[in-house]
Amino acid sequence: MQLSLFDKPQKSISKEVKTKKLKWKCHTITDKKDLEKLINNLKKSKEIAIDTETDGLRPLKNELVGISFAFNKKEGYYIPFAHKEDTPQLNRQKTLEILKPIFKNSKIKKIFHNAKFDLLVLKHYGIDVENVFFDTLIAANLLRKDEGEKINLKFLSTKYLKEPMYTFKQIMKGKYKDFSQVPIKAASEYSAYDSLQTFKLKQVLEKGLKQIPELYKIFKNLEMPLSNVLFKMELTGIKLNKEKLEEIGKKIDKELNKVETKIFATIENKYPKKWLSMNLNSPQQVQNFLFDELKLPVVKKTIKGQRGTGQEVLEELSKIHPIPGMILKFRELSKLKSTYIKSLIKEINPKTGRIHTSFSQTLVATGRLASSTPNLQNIPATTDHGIRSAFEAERGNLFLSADYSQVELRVLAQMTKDKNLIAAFKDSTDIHKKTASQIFNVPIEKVTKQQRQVGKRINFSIIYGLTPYGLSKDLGIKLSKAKEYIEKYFDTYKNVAKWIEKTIKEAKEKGYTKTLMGKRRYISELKEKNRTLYQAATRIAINTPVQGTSAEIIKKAMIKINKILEDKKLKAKMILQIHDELILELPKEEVKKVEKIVKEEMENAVKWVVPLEVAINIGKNWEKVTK
DNA sequence: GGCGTCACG
DNA sequence: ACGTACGTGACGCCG
Repeated sequence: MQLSLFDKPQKSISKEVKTKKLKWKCHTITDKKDLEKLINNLKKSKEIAIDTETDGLRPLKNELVGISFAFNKKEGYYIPFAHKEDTPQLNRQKTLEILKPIFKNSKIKKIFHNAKFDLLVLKHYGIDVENVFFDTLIAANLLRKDEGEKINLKFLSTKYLKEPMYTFKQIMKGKYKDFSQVPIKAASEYSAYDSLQTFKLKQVLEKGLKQIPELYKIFKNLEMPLSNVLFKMELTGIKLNKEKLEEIGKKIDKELNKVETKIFATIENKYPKKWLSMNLNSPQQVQNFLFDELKLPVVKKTIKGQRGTGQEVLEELSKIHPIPGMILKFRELSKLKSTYIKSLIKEINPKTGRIHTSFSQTLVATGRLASSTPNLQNIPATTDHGIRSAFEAERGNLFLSADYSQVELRVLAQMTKDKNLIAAFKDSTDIHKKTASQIFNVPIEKVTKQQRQVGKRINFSIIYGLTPYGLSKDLGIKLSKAKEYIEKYFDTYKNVAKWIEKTIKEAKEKGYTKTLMGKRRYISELKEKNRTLYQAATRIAINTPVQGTSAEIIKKAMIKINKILEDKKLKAKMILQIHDELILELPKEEVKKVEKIVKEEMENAVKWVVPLEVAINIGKNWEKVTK
């Protein structure tokens, strides 16, 4: 080992620390000898907790400032690398290289709180971690009984260990810009304690999970393996053609100018001058103009009692006045520009030239994934401006998209065991047509397009826990008609009605509703006296098993597909998941092989009486694979 | 930081 | 009489 590891020779520091309620030993490693001792201890350990400290929350963009370890319940170790403080620190890259055998050693079990983040940070420096076997964030999420409850490390330490921790904010004291500015002493006590508490939390959370075997299974066989798949997806990212997106942006700008000019030209001729300075992006100002100046009728109030100017309202008002329609167009373009042009361009990673979203496994109450920074699960699907066409496969590659067809309705069929619903999917009857045929009392061959459309809306609304009022509004029909349709629906699919009743009853008794695999969602509002709140709770009790089970199915498929691609050493990579759809990027030559694998694994992710169907699309960009 | 709005499944 | 569809994330405005 080289002395050049250090800027200057310097003794490491170890000291007793009292962090709020707890006494523990905090070590700061700044010299070679102590690093070696630490490595020896890590090497002997069965399990170690690891936590990285960075100068920001973007693991592939920000830098590693330090790293901490814990391998028993009484000590924590911090290795500072890049603190601004002018005292000696170990060299980051060299130290990581020395630690490599620890990270790579699959006999040592690694514990993290939000492993995916730390793994990306380490990968950024070329470090792979083997045997990531416990993520306290994922475990805590599965055990969570109250959605409102936080599951960050600080909160978990207080809740499960009764040991409060200093928050990141407290450490930053409002004066440090990022973690690298925090003095090493304070940083050590903060970071080493994070690892220590993560180490201890694992024991508690593991016990908790094992008490509910189905939850433990989800943790071990679904969520932990999935975390690794998501890590790879985030790492891979997706290419965005900046020039192409800028071109689209220019077109949008032109259109935006046109609409704006048109709106103000209309105003100029007829209304007071003061409206010429109106900001069309201000709901407040638009509201004043529409309802005070134009005296248009108030269609809908917002939650806060304001006069609403949302899409629905403006569409209604556009029937009686030209301006609301123009504002709608302005909004559409303005949204595209701010959210999907400007921001996406900013998100291109300078180091990889690609967009790296972040998937959260613990945010959505039903078990779905969430995508953020940027959200790639809500990129406009309409081909009007072709935002999706700017997401391209690399030269020589293609995109492959694989969508489950009507997965939630199939889940409903499986869960309810409804004969009619199952039969429809087994004979691959057009399910929306079938529903329409029953509701309108016409033979299936005679169902019109409009009737099928109604059938489709009804099928979907069942999954949301429909109400006559909601359906009547959605379809623009009388309440009595909506009631009639719903009655007919439940008359046709009798077991669906029974299942809904049973599911609500069980949820009330147990306090939670659950997916097929057994992930729970607690719904305290089922005890509500307030009818609106109670009814909202029953809809959640119905929707969650369906949405959540669908999420489990695609997660299972993702794990399997990833495994096969790895085993077969294929270059194809999963890059996105959009709830019922997977997108892969792959060399042209692999299309045939991978298409077969993906379809096979998605369709057979579960062994059900209800068949699952997957549609595959191939193309050079994301738009080309969007149906 | 809350609110209104709107993009997706 | 009342009035909401289920699940999200991000933007601009406004205070």
